[in-house]
Amino acid sequence: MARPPASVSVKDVAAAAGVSLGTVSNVLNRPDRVTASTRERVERAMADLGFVRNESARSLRAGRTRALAYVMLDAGNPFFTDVAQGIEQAAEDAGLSLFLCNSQGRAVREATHVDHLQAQRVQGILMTPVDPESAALDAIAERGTPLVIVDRIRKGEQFCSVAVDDILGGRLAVEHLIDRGHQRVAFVGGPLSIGQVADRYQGAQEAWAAAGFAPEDLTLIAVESLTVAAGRSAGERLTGIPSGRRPTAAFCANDLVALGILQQATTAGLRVPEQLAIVGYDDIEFAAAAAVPLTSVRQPRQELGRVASELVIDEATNIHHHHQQVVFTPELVARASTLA
Amino acid sequence: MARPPASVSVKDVAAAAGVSLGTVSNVLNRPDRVTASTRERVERAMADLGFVRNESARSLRAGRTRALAYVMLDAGNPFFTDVAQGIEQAAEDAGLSLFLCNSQGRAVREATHVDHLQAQRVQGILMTPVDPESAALDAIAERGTPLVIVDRIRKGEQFCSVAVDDILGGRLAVEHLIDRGHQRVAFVGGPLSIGQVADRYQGAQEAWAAAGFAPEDLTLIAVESLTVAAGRSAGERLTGIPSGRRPTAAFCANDLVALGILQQATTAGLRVPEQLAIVGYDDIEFAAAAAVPLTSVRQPRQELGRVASELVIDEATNIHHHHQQVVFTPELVARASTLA
DNA sequence: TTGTACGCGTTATCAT
DNA sequence: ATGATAACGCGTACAA
Repeated sequence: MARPPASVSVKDVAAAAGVSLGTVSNVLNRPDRVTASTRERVERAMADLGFVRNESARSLRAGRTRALAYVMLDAGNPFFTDVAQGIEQAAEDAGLSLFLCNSQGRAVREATHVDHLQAQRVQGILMTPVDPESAALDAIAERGTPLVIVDRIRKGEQFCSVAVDDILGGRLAVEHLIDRGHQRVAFVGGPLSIGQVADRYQGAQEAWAAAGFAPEDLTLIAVESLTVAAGRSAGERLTGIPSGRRPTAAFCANDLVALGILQQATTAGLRVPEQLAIVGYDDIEFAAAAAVPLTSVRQPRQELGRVASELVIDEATNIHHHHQQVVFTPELVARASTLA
Repeated sequence: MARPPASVSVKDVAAAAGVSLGTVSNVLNRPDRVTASTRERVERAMADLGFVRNESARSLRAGRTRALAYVMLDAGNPFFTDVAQGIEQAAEDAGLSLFLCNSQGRAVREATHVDHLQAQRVQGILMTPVDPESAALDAIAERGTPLVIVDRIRKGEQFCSVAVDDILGGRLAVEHLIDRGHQRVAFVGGPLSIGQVADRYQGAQEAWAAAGFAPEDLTLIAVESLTVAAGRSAGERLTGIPSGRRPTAAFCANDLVALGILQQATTAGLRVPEQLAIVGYDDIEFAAAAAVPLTSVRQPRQELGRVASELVIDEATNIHHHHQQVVFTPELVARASTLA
């Protein structure tokens, strides 16, 4: 008992205001049931004593907290912080607190966070999972905690999910490059085990085939992770190709990779977009801010978060809730990195 | 009562295991006081029933939660997410949950978050405040919640704080530029009402004067905020200066501004660093990833977070705690944007 | 309109 | 070693 912060309770307020405990509670929860004069007196007392409601007690009584949680995959990726912002806004609008957690792409951290959140009895969990197919997700839902998958797809319909049509996104990117006259294109991304990446690649292939080009002219340059460093290394491989055979454009699985490529290309003395056009994915703020502003496929990030929040809240409060898979449409934003 | 998730309590576990409630509690909190056989039986029951401790009840009983909170100034700025990561790590090591909140630079949001956090009875609050001088901060401390200021300085010693020596940082940056032979330098930053910015500017001036240069050759280019967009607009002003009088180097108050300048300079056809050298501040990941890798002043971001956490925890648990102002030393990281 | 009594899940004290 | 019981702060049904 290092420091008893003398936390003042409704009881103290009641005493100070000279009313009963129940009256204080009424002032708090059904202000109409109490006379203006007493209410005023009680409110004075609360202010004087610095009364702060104890959420733990409220939650215990209510059986659930007034909080949501978002377990994000990578707080270092601006895409996810933007999604988080959308969630935060929606939570605030609903009068809910928001726990923000960061799994950092590690399943163990993700699990730890989930454990904490279940112990907290949060109303619902939003999550961009490390592995959308993990059985751990089912375990969460089975324990009764509403769960919404954000920016990932899970086969089946055990959960709500919000995602973006990545096949379409891939198509948009490659169609744009074809429009700009490119006849040799590289897809830079990986690992293909990530659904997003595979989908974007598939969309790219579809557009490529639809335009009647030969499959071998759409090169795959694999990266191990979607980071700037990985992009840089992919850039080395790309710029190492003799200019006669080198793709004239690179479509990257995300903006971080694209920035890495851009940096490496610049270092290698390639002019962007004249000698190498680049398309990214996500349209993070830094995409527009790059030395050569990046053409990118924009996803409605905040919207993603907003809708996801609405879905959890619905699942948490509406008995007739049924799971939905919401799919948003991406949009190509053309900038200097593809416009000569 | 939409959905009673039949939350299983210690009572249920006790019944299922055929022991008393207190025994279950002992298994949870003092496993040594209970026979191996009974313990095993209880643990079985817990697993079978899917028992999850209720944090609300624990906190109510304990009078405080087992959580910390960090109210960050801008989740979109990688600098702060890195600080947050340090905090997160420290919290995890201490077995504490972490509430991550984002004030988005708005005092109202900050206040709302603080209200929630006090209601949650978090053990302590870490915060990069919108306004370090605000009286609201004192109010928090007076209510008994340990508070540590992160990356800001507050006059007086009512709180612990961790920050970085920004005057030194400014000095390092400008000394580096002087070493590289620059004789006309611009300081790009603002508003000067922000302590950091003023300090970095002051350090720059000190180094400049110490080298015997005329004050008027250290131009101030003011920006309204430390964002890429503001940097871009500052870049326009800078590149607009006739080359004879134009500074040959820009020292920017943070990396976002530097990236904006870099982009604008590139667009205007200036070669970096030959025609314009650029130094940023913070050394965010994107600084190294820029088209021309950015020289920057690095702050020990994660360390900042780690130490800040240790300070709150100490304040929350150690009766003999006394406030400290920890100041870290920044470090210049030289990259291509200043190295011809 | 106001006051009283009980229960939420957990933990710690005390008695067995 | 184990079991019974009170208390934490709040919300609410019910009694006055």
